[in-house]
Amino acid sequence: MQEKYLPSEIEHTAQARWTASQTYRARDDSDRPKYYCLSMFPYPSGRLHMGHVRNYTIGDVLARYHAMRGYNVMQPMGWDAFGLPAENAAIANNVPPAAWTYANIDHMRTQLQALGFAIDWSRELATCKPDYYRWEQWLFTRLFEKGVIYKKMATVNWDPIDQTVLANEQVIEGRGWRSGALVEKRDIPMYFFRITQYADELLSGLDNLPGWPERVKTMQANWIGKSVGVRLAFKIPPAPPLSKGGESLLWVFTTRADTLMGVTFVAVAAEHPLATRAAENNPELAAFIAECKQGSVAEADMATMEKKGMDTGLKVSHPLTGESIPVWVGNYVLMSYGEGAVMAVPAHDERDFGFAQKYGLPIKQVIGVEGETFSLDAWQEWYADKARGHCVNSGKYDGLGYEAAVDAIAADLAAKGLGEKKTQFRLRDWGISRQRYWGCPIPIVHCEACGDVPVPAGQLPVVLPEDVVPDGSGNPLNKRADFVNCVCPKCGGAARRETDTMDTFVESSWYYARYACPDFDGGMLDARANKWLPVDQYIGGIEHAILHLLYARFFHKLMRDEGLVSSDEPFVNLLTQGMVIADTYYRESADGKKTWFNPADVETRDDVAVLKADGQPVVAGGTEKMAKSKNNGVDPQALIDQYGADTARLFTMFAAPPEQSLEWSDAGVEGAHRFLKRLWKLAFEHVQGGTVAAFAGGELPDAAKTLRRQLHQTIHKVSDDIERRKQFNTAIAAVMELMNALAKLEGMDATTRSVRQEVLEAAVAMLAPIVPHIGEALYAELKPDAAMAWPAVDEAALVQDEIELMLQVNGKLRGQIRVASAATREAVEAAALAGEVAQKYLEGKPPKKVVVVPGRLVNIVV
RNA sequence: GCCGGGAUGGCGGAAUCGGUAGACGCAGCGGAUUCAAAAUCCGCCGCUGGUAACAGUGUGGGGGUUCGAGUCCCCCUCCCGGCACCA
Repeated sequence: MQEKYLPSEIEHTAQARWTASQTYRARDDSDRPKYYCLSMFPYPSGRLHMGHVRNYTIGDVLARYHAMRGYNVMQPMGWDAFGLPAENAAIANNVPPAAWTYANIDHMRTQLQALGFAIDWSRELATCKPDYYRWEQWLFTRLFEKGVIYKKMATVNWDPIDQTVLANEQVIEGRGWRSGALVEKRDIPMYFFRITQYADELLSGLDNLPGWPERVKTMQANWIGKSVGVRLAFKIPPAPPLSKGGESLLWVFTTRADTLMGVTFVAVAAEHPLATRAAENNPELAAFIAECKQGSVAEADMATMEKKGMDTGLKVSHPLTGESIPVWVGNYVLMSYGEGAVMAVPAHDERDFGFAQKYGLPIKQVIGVEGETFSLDAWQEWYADKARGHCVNSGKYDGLGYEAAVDAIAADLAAKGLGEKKTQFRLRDWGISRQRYWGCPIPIVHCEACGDVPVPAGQLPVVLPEDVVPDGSGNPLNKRADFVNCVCPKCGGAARRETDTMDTFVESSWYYARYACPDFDGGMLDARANKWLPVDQYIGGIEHAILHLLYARFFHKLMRDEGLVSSDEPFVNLLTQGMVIADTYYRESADGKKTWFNPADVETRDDVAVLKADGQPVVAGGTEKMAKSKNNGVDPQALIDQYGADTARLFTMFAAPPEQSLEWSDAGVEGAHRFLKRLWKLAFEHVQGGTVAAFAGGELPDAAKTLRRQLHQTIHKVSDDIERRKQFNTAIAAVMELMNALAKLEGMDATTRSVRQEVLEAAVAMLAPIVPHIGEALYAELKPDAAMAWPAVDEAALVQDEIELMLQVNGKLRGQIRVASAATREAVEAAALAGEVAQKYLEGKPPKKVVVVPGRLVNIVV
């Protein structure tokens, strides 16, 4: 055995052996129980970052642990290969996104392999390959024909200078990131998945996911946002027909129909037909509407901007009282939400209250709470209190509580044909059209005669040309005659191919299923999908808690309803790893553009952060998720090069529990490496004396017996930490403690050496899922030619004759007592009261109360 | 703004079911080894007072429940994630 721990040598040897013997190939035909362990696939951005290392190490620990436990494990890997960054790189470097993406995949695959993950590489897939997206297009056409996909207008960010649609990320403080132009809202036709049709099932299905974190389920439930309210209409007085269908009704939705008698105005979106009509003869209003159309469509921007409005001069009549109500245009009302109009009750809605105060609109109290006095001066929380409030100033509804009032008002509205109760979801249909090149083409042909025609299955895939270099001004596919010009599949006439591509969330919504049968060319999925699905353990960043995970759950149900899978949910257990975060640093140029610097290139001199290259100060931008956009990613490659993959893996697992965010710091890596060297040395010294059979029973000296007890406690703890708690930092700490204790065990007699053998074998096996290379190398030295199995707990080794209990007086720690581990509650109490400490505090008086917590403590209340 | 999460020594973190706060590691300090250094090994290490035994105090801030609160409840502050076209 080598005396020195040489990571690169043992890592290369181990990896070569795994590749040669296809150790991690998942067997489709095995009769062992399956364990499908999946980590969210990476976007091939160029290089691995620490978040990847963390994510894939967590998955690998669980995969390897279950393999040691006898499961038939599948751990696949692939590439979420379409996306915006490839286009940005293309613009910057004049390379086609395809070439850039494939080069990144090759590099990152090499990096993943150097980390020694137990991945079945035979199942690798990339979403930008036609043999993958072909089936996505096929499903699209199926769903289009079923009406699950439909087309409607939707609002996007429009850059008037670059003449292109912008992603929310590309809008910086209301301006286009490249042009600096004020962004405008523009309505364009898009395809939508009718996800709202599945809203109820997506909500109720959360109850069948005990293996998901509560916080994720709560976030999804709130996102879906089921609420029961009332849809009601205000009458638009006779005039040219205005609203949809010429009904002359202005519809709104409210969850607070009980406040209907307090409506003092109605607010509509800038794009609403009523607003458009009112602006025809009102240049001031037209200017305001134009102003409302500026700015991004992001909800966070909408919610935080200053609420502005303008009177249209139009009036509608209240559905119950007939009272004349003014119509305003509000910049906070979105056309694409609900009806594009809201009723305003300033007295009982905080946003309406502020708006009414600002514009001097009437505020009419219609809800009261016992003992509270309404005042127009300032908003108070109770104004909106559904639980305590009851109707006032509301005529026949006075005195009714929330539910009774809503019921009564809904019934009266229904009688007039002006409203009904309605279940509403916050969730909106999923718009998937992207006016971008590097994505999966939407398989639709536009024919003058036949309309939108889905591409027939036999003509799929619609292949995306890979030799395109975008220039930042619109979708380059529009300029490709060979792509655009086509023949209508229905009538054979000349037609135009859709050039929009799909949201990349579509690819990542079903890849987990395709891993079961990546080579199947007869359809989207084959029977192997039901062998492997659902995924037993899914691991990924908490930032995906809502969108990706909700879309994947939705897709699973779509595939189920197509007969492709038989389960209802895709992921049985979910682990959401926390962010890897790091400091950010930037400099701002005169035109307000920020340049971000990597923390590795920044140092602190006299408490000032400066760039190493020029010694000039940089601005600290706070600690944020490692991201390309902030250039604060730490490159794990340097870590691997210097210390080896095992150290990188050990450190990321040891530094923080998986679900918490991990603040990066270079310190600490050294400690992880030191531990591996120490482990190697302990094994080396033992092996030098000749290997022996592990302890198999018999009498032991006290020190060895204590160590054996600690060993079996550790096996119990580590198994529980990995399998149930999924908290690896404490598992590692427990093995470190065990190794510290082992180093202190003296004696070279055969019995002691057999205990040492037992401890080393078990410790190496327990660490192997985390540090597989050194694990394999050491196990081969300790127990040549033996297969490594997960160690079993010897219950007999855990038995203790005497235990120590904490002694408290009035809840404060005052000492300890030793009692037989079998001692009864009475015996423990007696022993505690007899002790010196108790006598001192009791001063001869009897105790008020004695609390005995078995195995833990005794508390004497005096 | 809304939804979700977090805050514990100089630092990362531990305390799993309300029961010894600070495991394990980093940094630091002292010692051994060495010609010297690196590496390694041993020891100390929340704060205040005390030579010490020990006492007091301490888990972002304020209040509460309890024999006992880092953990439960109420209020607040700050930080992080998401907000539908970043992935």
